[in-house]
Amino acid sequence: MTIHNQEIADRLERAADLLEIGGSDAFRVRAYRQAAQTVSGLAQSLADQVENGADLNELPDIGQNMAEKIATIARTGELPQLDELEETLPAQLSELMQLSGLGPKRVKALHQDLGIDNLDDLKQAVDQQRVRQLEGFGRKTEETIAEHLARRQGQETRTRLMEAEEVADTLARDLDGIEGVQQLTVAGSFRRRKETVGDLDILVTAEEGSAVMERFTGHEEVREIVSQGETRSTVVLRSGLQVDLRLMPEAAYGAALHYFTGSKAHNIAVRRMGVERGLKINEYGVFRDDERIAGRTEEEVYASVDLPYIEPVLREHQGEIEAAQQDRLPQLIELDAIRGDLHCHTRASDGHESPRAMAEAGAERGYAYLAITDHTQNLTVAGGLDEARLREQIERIDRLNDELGGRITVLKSAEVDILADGSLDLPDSILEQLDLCVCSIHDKLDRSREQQTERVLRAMDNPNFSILGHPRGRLIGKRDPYDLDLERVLAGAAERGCFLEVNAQPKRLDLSDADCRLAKEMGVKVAISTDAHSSTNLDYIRFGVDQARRGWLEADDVINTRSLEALRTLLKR
DNA sequence: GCCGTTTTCGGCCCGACTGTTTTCAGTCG
Repeated sequence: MTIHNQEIADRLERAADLLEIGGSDAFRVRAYRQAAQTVSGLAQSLADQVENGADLNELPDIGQNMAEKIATIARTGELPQLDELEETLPAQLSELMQLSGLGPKRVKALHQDLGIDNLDDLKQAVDQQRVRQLEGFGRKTEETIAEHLARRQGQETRTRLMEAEEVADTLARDLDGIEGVQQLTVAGSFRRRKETVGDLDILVTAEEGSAVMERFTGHEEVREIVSQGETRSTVVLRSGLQVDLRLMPEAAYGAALHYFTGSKAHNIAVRRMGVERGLKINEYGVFRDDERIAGRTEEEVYASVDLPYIEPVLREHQGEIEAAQQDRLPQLIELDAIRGDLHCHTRASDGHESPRAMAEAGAERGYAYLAITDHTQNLTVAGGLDEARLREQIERIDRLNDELGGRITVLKSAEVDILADGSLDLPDSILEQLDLCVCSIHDKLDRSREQQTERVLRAMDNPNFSILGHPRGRLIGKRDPYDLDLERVLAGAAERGCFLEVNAQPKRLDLSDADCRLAKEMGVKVAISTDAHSSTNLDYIRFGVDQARRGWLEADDVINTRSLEALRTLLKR
């Protein structure tokens, strides 16, 4: 059985929790957490790497000891140190740590003094008002625990970026209108454009802050005020999304922006560099002794530790600091580099508009080309095209191109189903008349890793195969990716001259950021496409570009930054 | 547990807010 990276990360995280509850050295605990984060951010299978004798010690902040622990988990699924910990402390104490307001000290007290081993025990103790009797706890703390216990019932805590963006835009507009507000930025993982965000961090500079704070905590969307201070308040919106507002002096804007954009691991690394240079870096600036020497802009903060500016999308402590030091940060792809969209649907299958409407919308966005990729016959629920209907579609697009007079070129294409045996669901005789084929898996998602990988590789053997659509098949927060050996798929794509898609649908974002990085490392270019089902969906492209940027991709790594001629050349296999 | 232009030992990011306290510990980001 192959151990997945996430399973390795989970074990390290659990070990960190139990070590912390047991009162272990805080820096050792941090090392485990940092390792867990690094591991979960990798697209390559660590189990495979370990098998191939890779040196995990080369990963950032993973030393010899941690590398051995990871290798042990990867090989055996077990971590002896974790087993030992679980002999002295119940494993489920780790779950208590997830509860907001409960940290290691309180969990330890709950366990030692009240014999609480798990969430059920805790619920019972809260109901019997036994928690408030503990030293250091009180009525209020017990009530907070009760609330969080009630709320966590089946609730997914992370919000997809697009939904977060709607909320952020509304709040930002309302707060930005207040007199005296100078600058307002939504920072945090939102600014780093993570595919999901846990909360929103809004950073404001203003001459007079109290009006902003009042407007914020009194906003009609607010369900609950978690905390409220002069410079920082936290609320929960009716949607369940938590929002923090921080008020900062103008002169500290850059330092605050850096601080609140995170990631935490990135910040710690930067501050550590500050310490090495005798500097103290916090949200108010960069200080030597008590003198502020920088902080108005983020550039100043980075410059104080001899680094160039690092884009927010890269600040995940996944090697960006080392890259910056060595002057090899990527020139990240920009939205305006996109010359066309290579995946969209029309009324011919499950889209909502005509090919013409989609083409016009593409032209309005300045695109040189747009591929119409309606579903094919295997996907009956979407009204997939059979051979005859695809032939009609081809003729329709030929006529449409004549009518458009070169304002935009509509590419003849289809989103072709990859059948379980790896064959495509329309004959080559029709597929070879298309400009390109986006090929996707839509059924039999539960096949084994070996079967699914073979299925894709066999499909790529077909010379008409151009781009693997939504390669992982995941739906964020709803459906796990199907089991696929992405490294083998990428190697296969590299050999055969195929491409992988970065599907820009906010619910998909598939490839992921880590997958993009792996694709680049393995020399496979991607297409960033929206999978639009209506003309407005074409705007989703920005989510795809953000994901690609998080994956360190440059314009050259993305085929639809090419001119039509250059694209046609790339598509020839 | 990690790491090295001060170091192979001895450091390790830093401040705000809350609740339970009578000056601070715990938690969070």
